[in-house]
Amino acid sequence: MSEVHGHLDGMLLATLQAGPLHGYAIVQELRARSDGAFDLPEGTVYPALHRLEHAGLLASRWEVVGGRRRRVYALSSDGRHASRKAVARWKSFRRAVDGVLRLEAGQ
Amino acid sequence: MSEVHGHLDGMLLATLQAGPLHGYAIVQELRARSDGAFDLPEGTVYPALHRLEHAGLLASRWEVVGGRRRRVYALSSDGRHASRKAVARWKSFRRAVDGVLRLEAGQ
DNA sequence: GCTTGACACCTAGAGGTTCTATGCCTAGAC
DNA sequence: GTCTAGGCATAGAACCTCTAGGTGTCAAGC
Repeated sequence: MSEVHGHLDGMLLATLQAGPLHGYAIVQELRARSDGAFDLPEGTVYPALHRLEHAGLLASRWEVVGGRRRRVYALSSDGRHASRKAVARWKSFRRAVDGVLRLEAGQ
Repeated sequence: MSEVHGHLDGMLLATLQAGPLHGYAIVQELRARSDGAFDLPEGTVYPALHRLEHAGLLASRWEVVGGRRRRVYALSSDGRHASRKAVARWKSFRRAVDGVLRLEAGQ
């Protein structure tokens, strides 16, 4: 069963709103921000980043730090817009599920 | 893109916690509880109900009302347990995504 | 009598997303 | 020398949801 349930793209965009990051750092940031809940395999994150870049929401450049190469991703202006929309979409999804489960906002 | 993002099973179980319902009524109840957000096609809901019954979480019986036949679903005791677990899983998922998106509980 | 819309069920298969599994490479510590 | 962490990548399986069709009843309007 999937762990991120179709919200990966939005979370990637939101994570990059704080500034550019390379893939491996994004994985760590997702783990940290989710308090360990999202410990995503690289095979999940890298293809998603490629997809988002291909869609024009991210731009990447190669960087070499300490002999290691990294691909650093940053939001494009379309990506910034998509990020805001993803947050709005999440809020409305959250409200809808909460409604079905008969939950109020704070549990 | 999918609308329910992997939370359909939990929502179906939660909906049936209020009492037995037939498939078509479940679709309407999901729409009502989500304030119109989840207007699910029958091709989504019926197979999911079959899956849950096959997994032993639901039990069904046929009913005829006004010349129309209905299949009425009810939670099994495993289903009640699964329903509680699904709600807990949703809460932790919600908290994790909120964390990644830098949202507090009330937006 | 016919048509339309709501009620009520069903399945096959396409499509998309995410995970598993695997491979390659560097740097630093032991 | 070997291990761990850092860093990237792809192929394919598995799973879920939707699209797109199909069947049939009943009540209301024309």
